[in-house]
Amino acid sequence: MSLSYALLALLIDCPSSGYELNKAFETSVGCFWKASHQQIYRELGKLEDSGWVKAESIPQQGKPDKKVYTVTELGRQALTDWTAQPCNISPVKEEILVKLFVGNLVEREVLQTHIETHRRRYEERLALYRMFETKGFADVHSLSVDDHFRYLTLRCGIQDATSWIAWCDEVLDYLATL
Amino acid sequence: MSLSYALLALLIDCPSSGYELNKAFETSVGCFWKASHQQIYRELGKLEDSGWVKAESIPQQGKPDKKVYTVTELGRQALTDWTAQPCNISPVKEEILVKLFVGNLVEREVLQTHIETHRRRYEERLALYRMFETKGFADVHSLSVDDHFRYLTLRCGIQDATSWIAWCDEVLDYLATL
DNA sequence: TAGTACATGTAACAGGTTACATGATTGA
DNA sequence: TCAATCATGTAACCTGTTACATGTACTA
Repeated sequence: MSLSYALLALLIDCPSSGYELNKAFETSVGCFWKASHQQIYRELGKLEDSGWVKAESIPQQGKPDKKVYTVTELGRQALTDWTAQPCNISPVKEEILVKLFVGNLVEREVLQTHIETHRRRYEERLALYRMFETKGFADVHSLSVDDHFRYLTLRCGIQDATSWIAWCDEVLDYLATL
Repeated sequence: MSLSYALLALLIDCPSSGYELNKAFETSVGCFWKASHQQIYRELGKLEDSGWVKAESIPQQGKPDKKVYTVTELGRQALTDWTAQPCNISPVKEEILVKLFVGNLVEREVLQTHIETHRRRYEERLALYRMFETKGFADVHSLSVDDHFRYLTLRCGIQDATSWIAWCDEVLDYLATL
C-alpha cells in the first residue's frame, strides 16, 4: 500500500498527471521511491476508486489530454493517519552482494566490472543529487520547515550514494590485490 | 527470480533446510537479503521442480524431520551464469523518507519518535554486524578469498547502518531547533 | 502451563515487472 | 524520415505479505 501514500505525498501540494508523477521519480523524489508507469496508472485508478484523489481531464494544445489528479479531503486524512503510524524499515535485497558472496564462481574481471558499473551508477546518481542540492537548497538556513524536510530526504540520498561509492572503492582495492 | 539465486548462494557450500535458510537471513546474510519463511518454502519447491536443488528428508531425534536441500550441478551452473550477468541496482523505497517529506502533516513529536525508532533499529543492526565482524573476521589479512568476499558483504551492511545513523542524527538535530 | 524453538506448509491477496498497444507532435 | 517526448493504458505473470494450520520438545 505504500506506493499509494508515496503518490499522495507528491500530489498533496502539487496536483499532477500520471506521466508527471513518473517523471518526478526520476528527479530528487527518486531518493525515496521509484515505480514503473504501469504501476502508477493502476494505483491512481485505485486511489480514485477509493475517493482519495479526484481526476480532471485537461485538454492541451499540440499534446494529448492529461488527467490531473488532486488529493481530496479524505485522501489528505488517510495520508495524515498513515504518516502518524509506526514506520517500517525497508527490507534489504542487494543483488550485487549476492554476486559478491559467490564471487569465486566467476572470473575476477567479471566481478570487477560489476563493481565498477555499480560505482558509476551511484556516481551519476550523486551528481544529480548534488545538482538538486545546489539548485534547490542553496541557502539551507533560509528554508521553510517544509522545504527543510525535503532537503533532508535529499541528504539521505546523498549519504547513501556516498556510502556505496566508498564501499565500491573498498572492494576494488581488494580485487586489485588478487 | 533473485530470491532463487540468493537461496542457491546460501546452499552452494552449505546444504540446509528451509528453516535454517530462514535463520540465516536473520544473521550476517541479513545484510544482503531477507525473505519470509513462506516465500522460502515456496521458492525451494520451485527450485526442486526445475532440478536446481535436490531434497533429502533427515529424521532427527526429539525434533521434527527436516528437508535438507543440496544444489545440483544444473543449479550450480545456473547460479554461475546468473552471477556473470549484468547486475541490477535495487530500487529505492523508503517509507520513512515519504513520511518526512510530508512531515508537516503531523506533530513534531511523532516525527521525532519515527526517527528515533529508526535510529535504534539501525543501532541494533550495527551492533549485530560488529559482533559478526569481531567473531568471524578478526584477522582480515589471513582470510581466504571466499571469506574475504563474505567479509566485504558484511562491510557493506556496516557502512549502510552507519550512514543511516548519521542521517538520523542530522534529522534529530534539525528537529531539536524547531 | 505458558512460551519459545523446532519444523513445514497452504490459500488468498497485494505489489511489482514485462510485454504489448496506441497515437500525436517536435526536432535532428 | 527517424527518434524522442508527451500521454495513457491492458494483460499476463511473478514476487512478496498476511493469515491460517499443525504438531513436538524443552525451559521457565
